[in-house]
Amino acid sequence: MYADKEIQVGGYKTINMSEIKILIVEDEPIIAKNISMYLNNSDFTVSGIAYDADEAILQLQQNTPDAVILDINLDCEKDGIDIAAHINQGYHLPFLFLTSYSDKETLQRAKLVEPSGYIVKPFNERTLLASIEIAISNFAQKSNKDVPELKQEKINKHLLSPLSEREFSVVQYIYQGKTNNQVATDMFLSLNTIKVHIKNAYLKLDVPSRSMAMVRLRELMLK
Amino acid sequence: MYADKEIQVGGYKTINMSEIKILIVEDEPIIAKNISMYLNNSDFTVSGIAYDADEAILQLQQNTPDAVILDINLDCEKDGIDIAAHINQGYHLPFLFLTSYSDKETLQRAKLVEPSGYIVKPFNERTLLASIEIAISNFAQKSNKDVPELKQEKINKHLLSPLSEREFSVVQYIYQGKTNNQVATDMFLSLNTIKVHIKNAYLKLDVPSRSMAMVRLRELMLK
DNA sequence: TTTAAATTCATCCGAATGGGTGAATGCACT
DNA sequence: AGTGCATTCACCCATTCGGATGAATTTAAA
Repeated sequence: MYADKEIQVGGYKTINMSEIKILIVEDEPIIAKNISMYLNNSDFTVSGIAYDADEAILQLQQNTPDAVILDINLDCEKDGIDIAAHINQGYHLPFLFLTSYSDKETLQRAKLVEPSGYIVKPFNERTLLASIEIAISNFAQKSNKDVPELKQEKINKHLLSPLSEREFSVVQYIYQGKTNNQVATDMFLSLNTIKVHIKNAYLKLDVPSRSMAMVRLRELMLK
Repeated sequence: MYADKEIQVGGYKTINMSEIKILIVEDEPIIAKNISMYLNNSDFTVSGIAYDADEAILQLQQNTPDAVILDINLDCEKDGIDIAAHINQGYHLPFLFLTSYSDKETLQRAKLVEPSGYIVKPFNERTLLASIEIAISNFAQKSNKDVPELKQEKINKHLLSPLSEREFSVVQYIYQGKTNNQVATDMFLSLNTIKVHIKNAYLKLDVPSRSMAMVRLRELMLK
């Protein structure tokens, strides 16, 4: 999603924030302008300002931003949390609440839509900007985690006997669904060798099969 | 992880915030006390205050909290971001940065450890409290999604030809690492029948093997 | 009622996998 | 020099898996 924006994810891509478009949903024009100014002074582009829910939904559709800043109270039938729910339903975007409301009920409702941030007015500029950056970065990383990477340290921490380098390498291929032959080819090793490593890895992982190994690895990576 | 804390996740559990323990890592005692007061006035418990990285690491180990507030600058060799990395490596906890530093380099480094929040001093109390609540809530929800239960609808949404009921059932067992024989036993069906369903499921999932099916399912559930 | 799809089961075959035994090499540590 | 460990490879065997073909039964829709 952010491929063309070249956001830093993991440290191997260049940053180019100037193309990151933010939609502001805020019914008070003065505050909206204020936020807008902060963003423009930084490396963001304001894709639009919506003063009510309908306008926000239209903007989302016609000029889809990369992130959204939402005021919760909007003086109309739908509020910011409703818009957030709409975003979650039809888009794949991070959003932050920037609002005066921090009462228990509102917060409770807000939690359900999983906002990337919640800033209570009066806010400070640097918190706003840092929060947006973090939100976008986390969101991008989350999207990239579709194929969660195995970490040797993390796996070994939970094993009685740790996987050796080779065993871990082989296990990574297995986690990607490769066959023994593919692993052998990719690692420039004999099929027999692969089988030995796999057998030993199963011992250490305490599993009887490839499938159970995949399940075990899934679990270990989440502990 | 939060089972006994009964945090609201999705609206089906009761709230009991008083047991949620927060670790504060902050080298300035006055600010630490200040944060501590805010938390205590709210529904949180301060599990400890660490004034440096070593103390933080010890606290994490001996009195593991449910969330951590981290100042980045700590006047010692390791800073808050290092502690965050340590948390990510060995624990499964949300943390927020609450710091004076918001320069580009610091923010860049902070992004890499995926903080649940980033608040720049001077901060406002309600933003702090709301941010922690949101962080913990999101983290709990995320944990629930990390072991994604297979949902037939979700899988089928991404397939040209949808899995039938039986095929989906079989696929669930496969995702759990079961062998064909185990599936047959569990479903009170012939091994031959299981094989037919699996073969057809592979066709629809467009994969050539059990392992690739597991990978595919992992991916589909995160889309 | 005919058609289509889903579900059930069988037999046969080749490929992939799991496991056992044995052995050679290199490397670090004592 | 000897010990242990990781790594490499070979051969053999039993089980599991993937796939092809064929067929009976049930269910849902046209």
